[in-house]
Amino acid sequence: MLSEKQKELIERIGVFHEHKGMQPLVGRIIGLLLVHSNAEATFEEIVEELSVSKSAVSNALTFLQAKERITYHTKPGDRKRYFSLRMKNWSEELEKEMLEITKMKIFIDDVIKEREGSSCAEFKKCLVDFSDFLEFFKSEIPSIFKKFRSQKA
Amino acid sequence: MLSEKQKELIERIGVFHEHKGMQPLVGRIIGLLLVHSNAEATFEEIVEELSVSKSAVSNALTFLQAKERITYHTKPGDRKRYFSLRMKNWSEELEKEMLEITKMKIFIDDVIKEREGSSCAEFKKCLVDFSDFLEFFKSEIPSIFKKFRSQKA
DNA sequence: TATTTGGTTCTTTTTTTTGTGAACCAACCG
DNA sequence: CGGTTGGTTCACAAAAAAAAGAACCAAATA
Repeated sequence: MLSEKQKELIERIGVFHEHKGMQPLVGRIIGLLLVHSNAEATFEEIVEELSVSKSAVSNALTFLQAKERITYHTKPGDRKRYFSLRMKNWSEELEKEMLEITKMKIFIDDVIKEREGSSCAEFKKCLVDFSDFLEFFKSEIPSIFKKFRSQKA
Repeated sequence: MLSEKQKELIERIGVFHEHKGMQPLVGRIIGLLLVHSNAEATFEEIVEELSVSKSAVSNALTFLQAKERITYHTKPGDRKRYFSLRMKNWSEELEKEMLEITKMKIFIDDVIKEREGSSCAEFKKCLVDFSDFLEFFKSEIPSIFKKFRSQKA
């Protein structure tokens, strides 16, 4: 069902997602759904194509649904679920990732507060600068998407 | 040496970095260096304040140096190394993180290529759109920093 | 009603990651 | 020299993450 090239690509996609902290199987399922010729796969197919246990797949799919990365639909007279990526979401997904970066600001600000009245002026200036940038970046995120849309049209 | 509040903050910073895929001790060392009143710490101090073994600290510090997240300097007549965060780097660091997001483009493009000639027009459109955005975002990164600098001045 | 299908849950096993501790080494110190 | 200091390395242990497998369940089917 899957060519060597496809399997390799799935593996690469899996590793990429692992690096972002996802568990291995979750990443490879994303890979499979991206590569799969119908852009969707059944529970069974996932078990077979990735040769993992049903329980592992069940857990991974539950996780992916909780994170709203996938959905499934069913076909009349067919009890199987057809899982697919919620691709229309990609911009929300990316926005989340960008926001994730800015989350640092929360503890950076706490560090700044904690260091109030202490020395290390140079260091503290860096921290404030850093925090300012994170705030700036957060506020810029919507504009980035807006700019892309308008530039595209 | 460290207050409860400081320890808690270090722990939070540690967990944040763990979520990004760093190993626990590495994240907590970053936390310690951020919170430490001198903004620097010796090997010994790290061992004591975080109550971990010398070997664990040695490995974590080697890692952090390899990643260019820390440096050390020495003091005349003192063999100890004083480790500190390379804070002036924060913008490079952030830039790397943003670029990391765009790395997805590489395999998204491979997926697009792999799907050439297949159906799922809707899905493929999403992929192309996604890829285009990643390209756009990558090209925008320098402007974001530039805009921040000019807006600050 | 018995059986198959599609999937979940729970317990156990395997694997990986993280950290320990002892031995070691090089530089300096007395 | 012989010992101390500052740190590294390596073999191993503890802990956590990932996956397996069997038992189970609910809906559909025969």
